[in-house]
Amino acid sequence: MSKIDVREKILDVAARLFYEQGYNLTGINQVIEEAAIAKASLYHHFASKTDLLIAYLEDFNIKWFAGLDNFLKSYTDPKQKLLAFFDYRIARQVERNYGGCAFVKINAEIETEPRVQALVEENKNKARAYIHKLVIQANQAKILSNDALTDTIFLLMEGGMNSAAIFKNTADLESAKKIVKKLL
Amino acid sequence: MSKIDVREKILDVAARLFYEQGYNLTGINQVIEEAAIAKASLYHHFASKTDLLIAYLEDFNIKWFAGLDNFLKSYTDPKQKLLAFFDYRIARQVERNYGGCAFVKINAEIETEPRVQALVEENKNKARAYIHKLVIQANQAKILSNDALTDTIFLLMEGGMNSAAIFKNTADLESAKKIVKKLL
DNA sequence: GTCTATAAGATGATAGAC
DNA sequence: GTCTATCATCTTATAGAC
Repeated sequence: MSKIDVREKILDVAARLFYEQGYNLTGINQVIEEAAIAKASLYHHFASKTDLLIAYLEDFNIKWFAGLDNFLKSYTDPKQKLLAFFDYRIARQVERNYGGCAFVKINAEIETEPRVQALVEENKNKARAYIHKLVIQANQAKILSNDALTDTIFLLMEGGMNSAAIFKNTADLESAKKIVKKLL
Repeated sequence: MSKIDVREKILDVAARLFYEQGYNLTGINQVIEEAAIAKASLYHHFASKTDLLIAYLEDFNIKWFAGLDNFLKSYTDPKQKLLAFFDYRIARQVERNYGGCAFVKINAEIETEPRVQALVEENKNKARAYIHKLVIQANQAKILSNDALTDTIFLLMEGGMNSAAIFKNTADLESAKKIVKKLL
C-alpha cells in the first residue's frame, strides 16, 4: 500500500469504528488489525489517538456537507431543498443503523479536548447557516420570523436525530419534516 | 457507615462522575476512591460496573421526574406549565454545567446493553407523555394538531438540550421556549 | 516505512484475611 | 461486610531490527 492509501485506510476504519462502537470503546489495536497495518505505521501517520480523532472529524465534516450539496442539487425550490435536507438525514440514519449524529456522539464522549469541541460547534454552526440561507428564500407563510424559523428547523432536526439514536428509527425525523412543511 | 449509607454514597459519586466525565472514562477505582470505600464493598452492593450504571439510571429517572413535578407545582395554567418545563431544563443545565441530557449522554456511550437502551427509551417516552398531557389542555391556537404540537415541543426541547451540550449555553433552549410560546 | 516486541500503566473483577 | 493484595487483560505509545 502507498503512503496515501495507508492513511486513507486508517481513516476509513477509524471512521467506521468510532461511529459504530464509540471512540472510547475503540482501541488502537482494533483499528490497526482491521486496517491490516502495523501499529508503528499508524503512529507514523498520526501522532496520537486524539490526532486520529481530529483528522476523522475534519474529514467527516467536509464529506458530510459535500454529500448534502449533492443530495439537494436536483431540487431548485428552496422549500423543497429544506424538506429534502430531512430526507438526507433520514437516508443516512437508515444506512448507518440509527447511530445518530456523529458529532453529537463524539461530543458526548469527549469532555476535555478543545479541538474536538471546536469542530463539533463548527459543524453545527454551518448546518444552521445552511438552513438559514434557505429559510430566507422559503419562508412565505410568515407564521414565524426568519430567525425563529431557522432555529425551529435546526432544533427539530437535531431533536429528530436525537430520537433516531434513541429509538433506532426515523419516526421523529419524519414528524419533524411534516411539521416544518406546515410552518413554511 | 451503614449499609444503606454506603450504597447511597456510591450511587451519589457514580452519578456525578458518570455525568461529568462520562461512563467509559470513569473507572471503578475513581469511584471507590471518591466514595472513600473499599473495592470489595462496591462489588458487594453492585455485581458489576454495568449494574451500577443501571441502578444510577433508575434512580436518576425517578428523581428527575420528581424534580419536574416539584418545579411545576406552583403553576396551574397548562400553558404556563409547558413553558416552565423549559425553565426546569434551563435551570438544571446551568447548575450542571451544560453537560446535556444524562440519558442522551449514556445512550451515546453505550451501544450494546439492552437494559440501558430500555431505560433511556422509557425516560424519553415519559417526557413526551408528560408534554402530551399538558398540550391537550393548552393547545388553543390550533396552528398544529395536538399530536403535532406534542412532537414539536418534545423535539424542540431535545434539540435545545443538544445545543446546551454542544455550545455550553442555554440560548437554544431559550429560543425553543419562545417558539413554543408562539405556537400555543 | 513497516515490522515485532515490549514498555508502563490502567482496567474490571476476585481471593482470602479479619 | 470491609479490608489489602493481586489477577489477567487491555490500554496508548515507543524502541530498535530490517
